[in-house]
Amino acid sequence: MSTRGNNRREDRRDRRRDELKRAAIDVFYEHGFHAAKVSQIVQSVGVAQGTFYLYFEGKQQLFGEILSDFLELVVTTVASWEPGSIDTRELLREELVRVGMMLTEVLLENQRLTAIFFKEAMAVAPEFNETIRQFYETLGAMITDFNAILHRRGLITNMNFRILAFMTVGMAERVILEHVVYGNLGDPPPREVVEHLVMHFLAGTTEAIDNTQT
Amino acid sequence: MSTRGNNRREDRRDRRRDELKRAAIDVFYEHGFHAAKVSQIVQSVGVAQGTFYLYFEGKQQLFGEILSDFLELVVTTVASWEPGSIDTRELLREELVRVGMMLTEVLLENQRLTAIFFKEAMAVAPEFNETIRQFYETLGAMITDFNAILHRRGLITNMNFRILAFMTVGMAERVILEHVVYGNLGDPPPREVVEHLVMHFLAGTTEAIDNTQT
Amino acid sequence: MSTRGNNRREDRRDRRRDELKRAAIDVFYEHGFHAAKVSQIVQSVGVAQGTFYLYFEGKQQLFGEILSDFLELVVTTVASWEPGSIDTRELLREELVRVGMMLTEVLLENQRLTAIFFKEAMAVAPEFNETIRQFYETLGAMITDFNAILHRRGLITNMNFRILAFMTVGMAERVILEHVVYGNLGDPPPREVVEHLVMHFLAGTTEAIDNTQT
Amino acid sequence: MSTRGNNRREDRRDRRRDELKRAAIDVFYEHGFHAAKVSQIVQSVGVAQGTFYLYFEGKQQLFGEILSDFLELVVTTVASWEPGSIDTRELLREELVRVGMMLTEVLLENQRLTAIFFKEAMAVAPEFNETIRQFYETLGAMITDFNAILHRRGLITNMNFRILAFMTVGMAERVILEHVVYGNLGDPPPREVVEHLVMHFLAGTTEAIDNTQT
DNA sequence: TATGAATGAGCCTTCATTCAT
DNA sequence: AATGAATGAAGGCTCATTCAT
Repeated sequence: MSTRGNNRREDRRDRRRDELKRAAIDVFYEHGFHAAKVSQIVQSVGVAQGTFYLYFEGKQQLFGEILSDFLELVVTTVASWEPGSIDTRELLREELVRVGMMLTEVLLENQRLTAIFFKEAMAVAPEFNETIRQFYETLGAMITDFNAILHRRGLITNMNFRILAFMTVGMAERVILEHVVYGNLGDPPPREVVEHLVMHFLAGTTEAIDNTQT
Repeated sequence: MSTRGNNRREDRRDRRRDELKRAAIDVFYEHGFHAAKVSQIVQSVGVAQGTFYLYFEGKQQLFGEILSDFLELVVTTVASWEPGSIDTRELLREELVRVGMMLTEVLLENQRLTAIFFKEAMAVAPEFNETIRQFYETLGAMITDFNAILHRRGLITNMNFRILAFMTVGMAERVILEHVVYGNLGDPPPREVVEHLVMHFLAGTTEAIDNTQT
Repeated sequence: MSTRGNNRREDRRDRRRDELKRAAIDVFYEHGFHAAKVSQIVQSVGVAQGTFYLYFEGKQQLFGEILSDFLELVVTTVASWEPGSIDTRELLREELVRVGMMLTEVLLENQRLTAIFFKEAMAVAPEFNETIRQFYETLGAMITDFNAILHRRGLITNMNFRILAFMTVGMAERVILEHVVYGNLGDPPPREVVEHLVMHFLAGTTEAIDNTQT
Repeated sequence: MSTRGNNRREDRRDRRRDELKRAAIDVFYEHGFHAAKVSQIVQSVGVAQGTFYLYFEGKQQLFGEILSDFLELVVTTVASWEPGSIDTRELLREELVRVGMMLTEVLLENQRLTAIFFKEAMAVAPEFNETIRQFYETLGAMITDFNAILHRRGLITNMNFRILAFMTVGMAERVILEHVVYGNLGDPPPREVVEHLVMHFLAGTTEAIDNTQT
């Protein structure tokens, strides 16, 4: 059946594409986007220079794709969070840890991708800056909304939820960078790291802090 | 007097150097390091291409200098903090706000520099990655120590101080990025932003949190 | 019958060849030889890239064939002229108009081919220059001979018949280019254009001109 | 005086530019635009590859400049014609010969330029096609107007002056091509060639032809 | 016959850096 | 100290052609 043949061909095509993309991630990771050469990528896969351009429009377009892959990874994971039925701080804590662990695991599995995102993405080309800004904006807005919901349910205290959102984002990303990308936090199991983050988030949002403010 | 003559000459030299460096910051800020051209820098100062090399070894070396300037700015400011006499949480809070405000002001005054640091620095060349890693390591270690001291004084609860340190760093830098670089936090006065950060830090480190954990 | 089968196969083969050649003419016409891509040609026929090379040795060889087709077209048409029985200027005029009309019609029917010849042919490859030079040389020599014959019959006056031949060629080809290729001569019917050409040729070759010269 | 220094520098700059342009003409002439390599051009001048780009934006822009040079050469020469005081056919003849000789001389002096124009110009890039079409349109319109004027003065008979104009252009350019570019007209002195052209033009435009038309 | 993925040579162009003046 | 013309290495990308299936 020709369909089968086509499927086979498609499969082969996809496999080659992935191979090249993975090689590119390695090269970008090792040398950075600007120092990365297409010749290095194809060489490490063992195909000719021209083959690269059968699968990607060019070096920059490929980077864009890699970036998108990463962002989708993160968004998909984070969006799996559902504040729906959460109505106690204990449930909230559990849920935050669950999502935090998922994210940590996903990023650990894609360590190079994560590193490229944090180190290179803003410095490749203006158009990607825009993409990334939008990503952070979306993330920030999403978390801001979550915070507002949690507040309405009496789970967190009142504060500037947008600032809170970006504090949370920053907290998480620096810890991710040090832990996932550089392995620079000693060797606590990931769960301990995530629990610290969640604890800190929760503690920083209890009513108790109102006393401190006065 | 020859000394005076030399001084004059030195002054002129320094002034030109600064002029070029400032122009470079603008160009790096606008186009990013890799897209920035030496020709743009010299053009905006109005000197010839060759003149650039009388003052700097090259584009990358200049970037290194700019990076150092920024790091020194931050280190100097942060290092002005002295946990010495702090013995109550209220004093701690005040002191943290003071330092936070200083840092915020310094970075606001050097907004372009700050932007370049966060967006470009990791993607220029491997050697700068090293510099920056060391900077973060130093910063992390310093804050870890501070945290330990504060704990010993009964001002904060027991936890993994290193994770706490990087959480704090991340919290601060993301908020700085959004606030100082992108003006993306609405327009709360800087003080409000800083106070939120400090509040959150303090709340996240009180004994009270132990209850939540149980 | 195997003969029949072979014929069928031959037919199919020829049909496909022609299809490709026609597509090539369109692409050469639209983009010019150098900007024309083999991929565009095969795509417009709906066959695979490799198929192209089953029918032609390559892009340049195909161009050569197209060029030959055009030259043959012209030569065949022009060669249909027979000064044989012409013995009055009126007959000469009629015959010239007849041939001119035939040529005009043939070129109008092959407008793209004509355009490609005039615009591209000399700039494809040195070997084609040679072909074209020979074509013009043949054409020039032929017309020179015709002129000599006409002169011997007292139909045209004495002059440098070779210069006259190329004047005639040039007159015709520029008018063809403007009329056939660019439609740039307003919309006189082709016959008017041809009659102008013939008139001019004849007038420029009567004895009468001797008076003017004096 | 700095002015002098600048002049010197300008001179040197212009000289180098011309050197490169002349080399380019040779290379374009010899290999055609598409086969011509920038490396060949710079090599023949003895400068580095990059130097080329100090003087020209690129290979194609340079071609555009060469083309403009040629067109200007022709236009300037042709435009030197002034039908102003011409009121007899003899004067007309003399004036046409004069302009024809000027053009011939100019083109002979720029033989390679002329060859490039006729062989390559239409096949380099679409934008140049436009330029050239406009050139011919201008030329055609100019000559059409001249013809109308000459007719009003009773110097030439009535006919389609636009067709006549393009016939004249074609006559001239083919003869130029054969004579100037290929030296293919035997070795009559240029004057003889020009006089043939003029004679033919004049004869083809006398009242006498009206008889032929009837 | 047909396919289309793979090839790989080759060229234009950029731009940091140098150096003679 | 300043100039700016010259350098030349380096790499992304194209596309006609091949060949295993």
